[in-house]
Amino acid sequence: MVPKRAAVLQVLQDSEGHLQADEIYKRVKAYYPHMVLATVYNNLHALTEEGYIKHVKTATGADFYDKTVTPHEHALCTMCGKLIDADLGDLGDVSELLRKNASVPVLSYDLILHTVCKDCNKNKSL
Amino acid sequence: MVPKRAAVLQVLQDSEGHLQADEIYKRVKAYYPHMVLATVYNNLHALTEEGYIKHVKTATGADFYDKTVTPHEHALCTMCGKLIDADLGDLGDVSELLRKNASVPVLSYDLILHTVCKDCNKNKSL
DNA sequence: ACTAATTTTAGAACAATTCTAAAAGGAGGT
DNA sequence: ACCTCCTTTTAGAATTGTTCTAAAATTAGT
Repeated sequence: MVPKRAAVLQVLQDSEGHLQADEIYKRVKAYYPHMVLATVYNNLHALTEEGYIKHVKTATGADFYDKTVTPHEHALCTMCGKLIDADLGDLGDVSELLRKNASVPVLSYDLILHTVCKDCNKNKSL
Repeated sequence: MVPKRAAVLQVLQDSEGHLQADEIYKRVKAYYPHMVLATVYNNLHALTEEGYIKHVKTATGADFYDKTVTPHEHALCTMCGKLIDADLGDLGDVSELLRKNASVPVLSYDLILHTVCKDCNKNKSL
């Protein structure tokens, strides 16, 4: 793996888990101060292709990159905009659930919950 | 209701059900040839606020406006890009289902299935 | 008709991502 | 070391759908 690609991956893996391209860009500059945003995008695409990370698109246009590639759901905090992992517990394999019940063939799906994260909930009263 | 707003609503109600802003713009020009795209957006926002129509955002950036405001799910055809209604049958009220099972409080959710619509499926072999 | 609020227009601005073409870098073979 | 090929990086422009702005026009209420 080429060093700048490794740095992009490293930044994401050292993070809380979900970052947007511009945040990755900011952080990766600690290692490569002259790196350009397009390079971050190039590498995010490459890493996604290669299966190292996952690209999570949201309807608000904020795209995140996820260090966890195993299937799981996400929630977007309506207050701070952070993307967090969400577990659907007893619902099990959502993909299978949708495939079995939908009136159309389901190739894949995009699901994003909207929530208020713990931190924002705590600070609500402030 | 002001006439241009009514025309925007009419175009959507006379349609297949889900249109993007630029398509509404094209069609509404039959009634008001000088109307400007910003006016279409203004009215789509107003009509959404007033509850006449529903704004459906997708992760691909293609935003649709839906003439049906009662809750239901959607699927995006990966071949032609059309948005179609999807029924989840036995799953019942998805909103309730998610609220009950999710590890985080669910204010709302965005769900879009990816499918191949009937027309595209038919034409696949061509 | 008068006034205030809303709507429309034209066109600029925006923001995140993608594209382009050229330069740089790296790996393998000789 | 040197070529050659392929990949990566850069800088900056382009794209795209949507939103913003300020001025003009329209509408509604009194």
